Amino acid sequence: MKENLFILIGPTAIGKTDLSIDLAKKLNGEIISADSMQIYKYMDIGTAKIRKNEMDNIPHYLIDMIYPDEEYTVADYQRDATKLVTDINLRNKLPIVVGGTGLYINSLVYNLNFTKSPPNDEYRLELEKLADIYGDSYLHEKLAEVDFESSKSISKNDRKRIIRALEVYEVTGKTMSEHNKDFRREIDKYSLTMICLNMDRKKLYDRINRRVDIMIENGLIDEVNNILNMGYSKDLVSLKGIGYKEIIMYLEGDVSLDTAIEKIKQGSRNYAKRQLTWFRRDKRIKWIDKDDFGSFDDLSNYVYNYVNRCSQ
RNA sequence: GCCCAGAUAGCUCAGUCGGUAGAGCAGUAGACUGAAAAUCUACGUGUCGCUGGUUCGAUUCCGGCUCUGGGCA
Repeated sequence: MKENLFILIGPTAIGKTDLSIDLAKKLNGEIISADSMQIYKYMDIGTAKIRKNEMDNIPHYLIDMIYPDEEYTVADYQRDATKLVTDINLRNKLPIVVGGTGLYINSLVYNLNFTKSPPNDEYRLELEKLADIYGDSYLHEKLAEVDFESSKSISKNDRKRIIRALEVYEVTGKTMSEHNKDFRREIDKYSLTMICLNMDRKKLYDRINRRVDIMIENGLIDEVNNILNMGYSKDLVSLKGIGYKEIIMYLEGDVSLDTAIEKIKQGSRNYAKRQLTWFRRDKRIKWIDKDDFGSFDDLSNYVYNYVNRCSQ
């Protein structure tokens, strides 16, 4: 008997949260977040995190997991979310994964095995230094020597991926292209239903712009200020998130508030587009255009029926 | 009213010593292994403000006009 898993994804600001609560009630479900920024405590407004009183007693997991200066990787996510899916199934409830972080979703629906190739910070730092001195193309040539296959598919400007590929070889003794033979296989341990929400691009961008204005009204600036006052460094990965880095620039006097707000809107729009590119790749996903539905209830009922049909 | 500077892609601007033009951003598409809200790749036709003149040929040079800055009154 396969475990049930329902995944609801979509670009930022499309309205995943509202729908997920409604569906969780109808489907007797519990919600697992798939959002790389909502895992941080204190970062609430800027990540559009659901509030306790909006949860309607639906259990939520993988939100507010760690402090802004703690590390949390895909591998951690895969481990935690996989375990939750099993637990929820054992309680005869439906796990509903909701979020927009494509890599996190992939860690659940593909056979990605991270355990054999942990990161090596020292080696990374060493490679960073080499890249600073000799340029990214030097690292790329180095990669071509040990793993020609990967060097062909990774751009010579994509330092991050070049370093990761070299690291995999250094740590495991196997090239990344060898590892990749096991990767990207669709997982078959779940009875899986995946739905991606979408809508007219212009309308989506309007929604994003409006939501950023609301974040400001709701006190995003105070939120960022408070986090900095707690002593967290502005250089943390968490505070490089959209909405945070721009407000920090404003607080430091580098840009006007209007400029900061425009940058947040711009960054969010670009992000939404990248998310859609990511999701389009997985052919198992059922796409649902919100514009096709007259009301929220119509949409919710449609998705509810679709999920039920799939899990027959 | 006078003087000066500008008017070129959706935006900011570069450029053409006269042969109808190109960057960044935006936009669109794509990639994706322990940072992923990250990182990276590809895609550039637009009455070169309007109108006369010179010229084989003007977005480019000259004149006029319109508009926008800035200065002087």
